[in-house]
Amino acid sequence: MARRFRGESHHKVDNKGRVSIPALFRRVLEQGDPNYTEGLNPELVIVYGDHRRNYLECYTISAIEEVDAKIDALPRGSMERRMLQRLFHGQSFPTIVDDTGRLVLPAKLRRKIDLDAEAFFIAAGDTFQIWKPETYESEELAKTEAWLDDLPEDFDPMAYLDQAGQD
Amino acid sequence: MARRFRGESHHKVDNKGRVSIPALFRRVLEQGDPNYTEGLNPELVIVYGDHRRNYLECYTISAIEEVDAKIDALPRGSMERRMLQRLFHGQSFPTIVDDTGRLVLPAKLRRKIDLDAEAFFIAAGDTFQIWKPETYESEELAKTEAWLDDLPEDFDPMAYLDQAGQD
DNA sequence: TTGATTACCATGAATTCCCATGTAAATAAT
DNA sequence: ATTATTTACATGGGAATTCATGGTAATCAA
Repeated sequence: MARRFRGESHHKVDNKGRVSIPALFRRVLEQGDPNYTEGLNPELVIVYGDHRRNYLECYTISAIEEVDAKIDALPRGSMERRMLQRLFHGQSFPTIVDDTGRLVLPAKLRRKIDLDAEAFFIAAGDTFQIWKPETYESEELAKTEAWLDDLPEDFDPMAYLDQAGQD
Repeated sequence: MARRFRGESHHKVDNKGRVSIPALFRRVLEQGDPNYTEGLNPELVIVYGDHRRNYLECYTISAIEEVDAKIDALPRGSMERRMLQRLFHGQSFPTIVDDTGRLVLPAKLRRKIDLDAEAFFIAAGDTFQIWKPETYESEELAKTEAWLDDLPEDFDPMAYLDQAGQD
């Protein structure tokens, strides 16, 4: 497993769509790009998905190559393969970090997640996500709050950690 | 099982957020970092969690890798996985011990637990925690006091030792 | 030819790096 | 043992660097 993204933060988005990538995330992007060398800027792939997805998911080059390899392994002509190709090949946008550590999000992508002056970055596994802050709070946080409310009062979600592979 | 943290102590926090790590904890961090070698400085991950948590929990690299592996084993898209990813990947901060044995806590983390000039470190199994001393005293100690008060006068907490794995 | 995209330059704030010092703990020397 | 010497620790200060952000000029596309 390559180095993981970790952390979360808010960044300004200017009217050209420029937004700083959290510095720690940049380090991971650099390490995850086989073509990266000191002085250059790392590439990455932004997967935006269909209308149901309201955030952008960013992959390092090596992470997206792993995904591509898995897709290639699926039977040609299968529905699964076509669906994944549409998502990862069609509904995605390859780009590069600029000299000042920023990403330029084209208007199309910003509109898709209704992004305006501020973006929320959060690490998730071997990718990171970009959200409109309000969406993140109202949808993502609210969703898990509601879910937690259904659990016994004294239940510790950490218990799930030790459940892995047991059921 | 890797080496465990043991002990508790108080340390000054300067206005840059620098705070010495108890020397004994440093030894454990070193042993828990697969990339550590004599002369280098060990890495670690600070998990700060959501608003409900008022202390910082520090993981060695190998401890956090164990957690990551467990998260990876949970089904993609499950609520459990998302929650744990948010906590351990999003609400966390990867860092490194500096040359003088200190940690630099960014303003964001200090604000989160309302830390000012002094920090309280306490071992907790394979992690250690950083508290604002006042918080620790009023919340954590009070909590366990109250809990002990509910037990019979002559109850020996050691009894719990032999209970493990029986229920 | 005009709206959009890209390349360059600028700046304050935050963060990192490097060096310094007093003190306690460990070790060596007499 | 007792003192001298070294080493490890906790803490502080300033310089140098990185970050996040904004602006303007040059390029591009249709």
